[in-house]
Amino acid sequence: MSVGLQRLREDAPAIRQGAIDKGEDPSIVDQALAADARRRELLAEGDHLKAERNTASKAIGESIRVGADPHGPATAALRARSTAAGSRISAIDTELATVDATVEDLLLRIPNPADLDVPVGGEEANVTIRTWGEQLPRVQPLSGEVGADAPADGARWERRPHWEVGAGLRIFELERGAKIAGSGFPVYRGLGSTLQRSLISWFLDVHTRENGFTEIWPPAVVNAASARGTGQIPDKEDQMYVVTRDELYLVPTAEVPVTNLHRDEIFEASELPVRYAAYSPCFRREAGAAGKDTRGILRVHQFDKVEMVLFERPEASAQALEWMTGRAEDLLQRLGLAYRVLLMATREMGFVQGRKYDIEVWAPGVERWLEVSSCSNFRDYQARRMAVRYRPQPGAKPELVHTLNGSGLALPRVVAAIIESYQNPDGSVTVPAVLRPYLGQAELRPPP
RNA sequence: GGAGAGGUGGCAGAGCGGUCGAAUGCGGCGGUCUUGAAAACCGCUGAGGGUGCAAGCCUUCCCUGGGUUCGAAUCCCAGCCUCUCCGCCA
Repeated sequence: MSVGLQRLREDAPAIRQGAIDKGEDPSIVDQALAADARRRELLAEGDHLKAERNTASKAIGESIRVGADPHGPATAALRARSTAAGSRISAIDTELATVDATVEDLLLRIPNPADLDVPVGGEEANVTIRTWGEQLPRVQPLSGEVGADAPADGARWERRPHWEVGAGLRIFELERGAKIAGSGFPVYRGLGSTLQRSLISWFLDVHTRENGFTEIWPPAVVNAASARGTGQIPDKEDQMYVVTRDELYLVPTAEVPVTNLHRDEIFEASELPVRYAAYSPCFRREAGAAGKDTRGILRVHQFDKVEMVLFERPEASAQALEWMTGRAEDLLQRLGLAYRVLLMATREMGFVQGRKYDIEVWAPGVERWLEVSSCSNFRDYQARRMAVRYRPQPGAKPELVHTLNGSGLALPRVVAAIIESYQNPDGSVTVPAVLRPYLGQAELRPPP
């Protein structure tokens, strides 16, 4: 924890500016500095008294060893000294405990400053880094190639939003999901369900067989320490479902359990990078988003996602972020879905990220870009909270690792984009070639 | 859920309430020897914090949190976790 304090002491102005850029309260930095100063005062005084108590107690032990009466007058003065120190120590320790808690609490409320080249601002400041693929139109000629001139008869067809196509195919049961759990808890039926499995399997297969990831199947709940480690607490606490009876949190992403796998551990440099790919269901309350994206499966309380998690050497983390983002893009390219990559501006990137790319896929039925992946470099911020370190050289002092993660990919919006991009005028949906072996079908057809 | 055992350094495994941060073994690092390697032998080898230019000094940590005591890895209480047996169960 105090490695964070060291940086705070040395680099307070930059951290204060980082908080301002992210739209957070910079005065927390000064409060933390002040609390830290008090903490060090108490620490110095307490250590001094403890040294005194230790020497007195040791002297008692020594005199007993040479024959003194443990409760006799020979040791009485020493005992008195030790007792006096002891009572002052407990007073100091009591205050220290509260100051420590204050410092820790304040530290948790200071955001990770963004990289220097990240644009400052909100959504309007995001930068589109690159785009890939053909942005399909919603309306196109009934015959002929996409983008071709309209045929003479003027016949056209319109792509429909995924919820309409899905209803026709009977692959979603959104109303029944609302009945049995609540709105935002979709049910997938038939090949819709198979499609979920297929995507999960294919994503994981690519990551493990081609990209060098180790597959992890994590718990769907975590304890408070884990939620704190990755920064869900206190920053995003109200976005999580909580099992109060057992003090457990339903995971909002596999990032939380998987990154916490190595909490309080020390890697050898030769072990890095560690690359994990993990499927998990994801639970999000979406508090504050009520009324937004209520149709279809664009914003739901439970969804499925394959997440990539990396532990890297600090000097390698920037390159690793580019690589990992590329792995997510590769999946979309092989699915044949158009997408764009955005470098997110400071107020768009959240508390713990140092740099974040969002990948948005084009959904022609709703005519929107949908976020299907978010790839971030947390630098040493999460590592500090979780005490994940590595030895740069064998036998060297441990230093904080860098952690990164990115979706690879989130299912529901990918499903929506597939359905809207691959739908045919007759209501069927062509299955992207890479998924056919998994799905056992070349197309999804409405039941007769 | 019931009964019992246990949680000590990277691992294994000791540790009468007082030089115990902790024996010993393994592992790791360095060295001697060797053409090289192995073996053998010698030495070193936990983490956090405070202070200091530094060497160093001080302090905390033997699952977690309380308590007893001049002094706790060692005693007491609570919790968590692991293992064994029984019950239940996908």
